[in-house]
Amino acid sequence: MSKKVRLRFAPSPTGGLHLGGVRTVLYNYLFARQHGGEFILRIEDTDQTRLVPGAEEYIIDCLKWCGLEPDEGPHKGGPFGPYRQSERKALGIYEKYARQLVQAGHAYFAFDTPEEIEQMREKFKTPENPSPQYGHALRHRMRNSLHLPEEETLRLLDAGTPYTIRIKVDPSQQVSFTDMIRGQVTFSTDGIDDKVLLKADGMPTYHLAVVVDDHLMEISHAFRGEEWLPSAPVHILLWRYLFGEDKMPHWAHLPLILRPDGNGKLSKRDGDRLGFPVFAMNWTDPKTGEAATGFRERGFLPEAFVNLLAMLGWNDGTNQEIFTMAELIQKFSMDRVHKGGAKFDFEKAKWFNHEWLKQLPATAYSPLVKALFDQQGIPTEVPGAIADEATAKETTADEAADEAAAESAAMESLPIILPGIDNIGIPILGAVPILSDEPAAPPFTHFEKVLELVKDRCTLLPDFVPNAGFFFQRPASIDLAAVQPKWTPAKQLFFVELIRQWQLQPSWGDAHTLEAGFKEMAAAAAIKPGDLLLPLRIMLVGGKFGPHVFDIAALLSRQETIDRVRHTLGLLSESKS
RNA sequence: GCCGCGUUGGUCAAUCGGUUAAGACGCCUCCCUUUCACGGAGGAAUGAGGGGUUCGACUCCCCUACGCGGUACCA
Repeated sequence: MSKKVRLRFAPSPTGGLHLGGVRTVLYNYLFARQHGGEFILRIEDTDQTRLVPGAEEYIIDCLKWCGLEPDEGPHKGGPFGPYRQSERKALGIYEKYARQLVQAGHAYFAFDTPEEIEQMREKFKTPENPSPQYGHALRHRMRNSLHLPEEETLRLLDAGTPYTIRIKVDPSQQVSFTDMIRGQVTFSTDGIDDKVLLKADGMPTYHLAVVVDDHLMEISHAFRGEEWLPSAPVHILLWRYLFGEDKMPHWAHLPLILRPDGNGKLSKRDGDRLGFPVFAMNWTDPKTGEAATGFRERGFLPEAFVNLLAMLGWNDGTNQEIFTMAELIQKFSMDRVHKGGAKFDFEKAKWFNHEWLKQLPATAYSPLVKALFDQQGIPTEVPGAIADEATAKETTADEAADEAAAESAAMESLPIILPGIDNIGIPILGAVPILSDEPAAPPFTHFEKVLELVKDRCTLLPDFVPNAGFFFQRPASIDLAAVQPKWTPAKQLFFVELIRQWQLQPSWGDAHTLEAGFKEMAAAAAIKPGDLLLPLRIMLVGGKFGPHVFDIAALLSRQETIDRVRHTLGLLSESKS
């Protein structure tokens, strides 16, 4: 009788959490939140043979990463626990209802062994009916309490003969319900078999468990994948016999997520074959040792992952494609969910991440990028910054030092970043709304300023390594071939003079100042700035890529910039002779 | 085989009987940029087929085709 909106996600802990699974969670979650309801995690571990250790924790971790945290669940508890069906079975919950059904004549004991059932299928198989069902047409030929003499049933039961309890489905009836996405769906009971409700090991099958638990947990809406549609009539019958059809939750069967090429449900295999993740997070099967990469490890932001999943089968009717979780909660609606499945497009998925990377301030993901850098052994502090900012006086002394020494000294002298010096270059970052009504964003660290500068050209998190790595580590190789052909003594001289100028100026300027000074000098030397810009870029980053060259120099620090120019100048004169 | 669900460009998709059938991704061209991106402007590309209903169908109905899902003591 509860009017409270309550939804559940009910996975079985058998492996990695699939894209489609996360989307099912998402739609459940959005609907629950939008209606001020609750979202429940229930673990359907009724098949003991398929249990995979660690899978439950993994699922919970995935939900957490996605920001789709349940209000109740095995890890959190709640007033409707336990939330694991194996534990509920131990309480005798399912058996009670199964027996109630037998009492009422809606179910019966079946003593057939799996082998006997197999024989039956073999025996009655015809080209027209390749898989005969255990149902109204055939059950009279089987060993069950419907057709065995009562004393024989009692004897078997008494002797402890293994049995299952099956639902008795009467033929020639119409069963229909209203699906929130598809409208009215009708089935005839003729094609429905007598599904097993309680297995020989005492565990319920999904069919019994889902109905009983949805009732006991007062679930108001049940969203699940389309693959469940064919078993809906069994569930409806169970509701009718057990709790009343009018108490049934509102159902919705979500369209499938299809593989990008050809047709069919997206599987982990497709991901491996086509080179993209299918699971939310890394998953290694403890039995086979088989590993699969997840969206998280591939470098997706959870915001982007959720966003792209939301759009795979739903839209708000406008052209908006980028949604925050708050917007999704506000705007999501089941009547705009599609009926048809959607092919997964990894290119579009990457686009979503790119958009999020660009729109979010680097502070939102800099720890993730830093972890990536740490992993690669790339420092995340700027070489030479302290020496440079401290004073300009020692610059000439440094000239004597050879490259290697200068480099390692610079690295070592920088154990920490001084917060004070980080605010200096901020005007470059036009994208940051420094003046707004919102509480002031914390100032960017030097590392974050670098990320802000390069994020436009990063699609996935690991892209920051090649795009920002050179700020902290000298280029492993210098593309000399790009400058050598047009290299002249005049240019050599220019750069020598440039270094001198830089050393002389009282402080290291921002990008604009540096550019102005550079152009002035170029004019004085009568060289087109364009002929000098590329060489400077190569000197600083090693190749023909990266943000504006003076933005790089400004963030690189004076000392490091000079060292890099000098280093390449050396290489150039070496190879000249 | 049977049952159910589905079908608008290569992909995601808008349209809820009347539009030159939006928009996005990807692709191509150009502009911006003394690199690479970002950004901007264009371009190619779509209603599975056949019948109806209607003054008028992408839209409603039927048939066919195709695809998918199910047809387990798996979920």
